[in-house]
Amino acid sequence: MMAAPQTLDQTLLALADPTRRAILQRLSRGEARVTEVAQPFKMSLNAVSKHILVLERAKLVKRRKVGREHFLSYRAQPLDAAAKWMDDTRTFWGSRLDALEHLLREEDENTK
Amino acid sequence: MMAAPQTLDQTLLALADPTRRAILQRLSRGEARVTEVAQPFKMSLNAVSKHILVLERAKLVKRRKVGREHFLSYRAQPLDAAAKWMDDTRTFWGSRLDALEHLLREEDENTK
DNA sequence: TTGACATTCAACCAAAAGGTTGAATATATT
DNA sequence: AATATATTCAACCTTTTGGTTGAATGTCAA
Repeated sequence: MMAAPQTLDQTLLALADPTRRAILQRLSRGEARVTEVAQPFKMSLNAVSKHILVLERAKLVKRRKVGREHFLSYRAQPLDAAAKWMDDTRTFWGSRLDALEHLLREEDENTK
Repeated sequence: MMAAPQTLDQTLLALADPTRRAILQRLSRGEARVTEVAQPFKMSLNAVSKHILVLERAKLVKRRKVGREHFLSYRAQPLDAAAKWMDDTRTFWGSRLDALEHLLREEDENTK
């Protein structure tokens, strides 16, 4: 099943920010609380909190509340979907170009 | 070699817009002029021209000028790099989770 | 209960994004 | 030379984004 384009939008938009990608990297090493996630950044806790909200809306992050602490974890599904979209687009190209064209393109790509 | 994070930013930002993704889809079927690319959209030619500039800055589109006509073509490299970043992030997870955890996560993912 | 802690909410601000229209530039056509 | 075509540039507007600070909320700990 193909992801709704709106979802893809949200995913890519969420990923198009280095802070948010860094947050995901952090979470890819395991669950963490909001404060822990925010710690390495120079910006305010509030700013990070907002970034987390964006990631949450995009379903890239899931929140589990325990008392006053919110534990955040990485969710793979949207990234999988985005990767699939990319693969599809790229695969299309691969099958469209004939061998010579493809070779020339690589050539060009490498000497840039 | 790893892409500069700035480049990844540009790539993902460029992709995080349905109009621009549609433009790329169009170009994945072959070269086209600016006017041709703009034709299906409801927005003004100028708006599309701006989108193309964004794609060009992200090196997702290359421009070849012939007289007054500008021929646009799709470039695969940045998408490749973005896909690689995603794969890397995802692969990390894949190798980190043990089989049971992984299974439970999938389970959870599917019943949401 | 008083106070510290974890987190969000709300209001605000500057900068960027995405669109518009109108003018400019360069090339083709007659 | 005059006009039409292809495209960008420039100015403008509105909405969104990414950040700030200060207050509110809810929970733990003394």
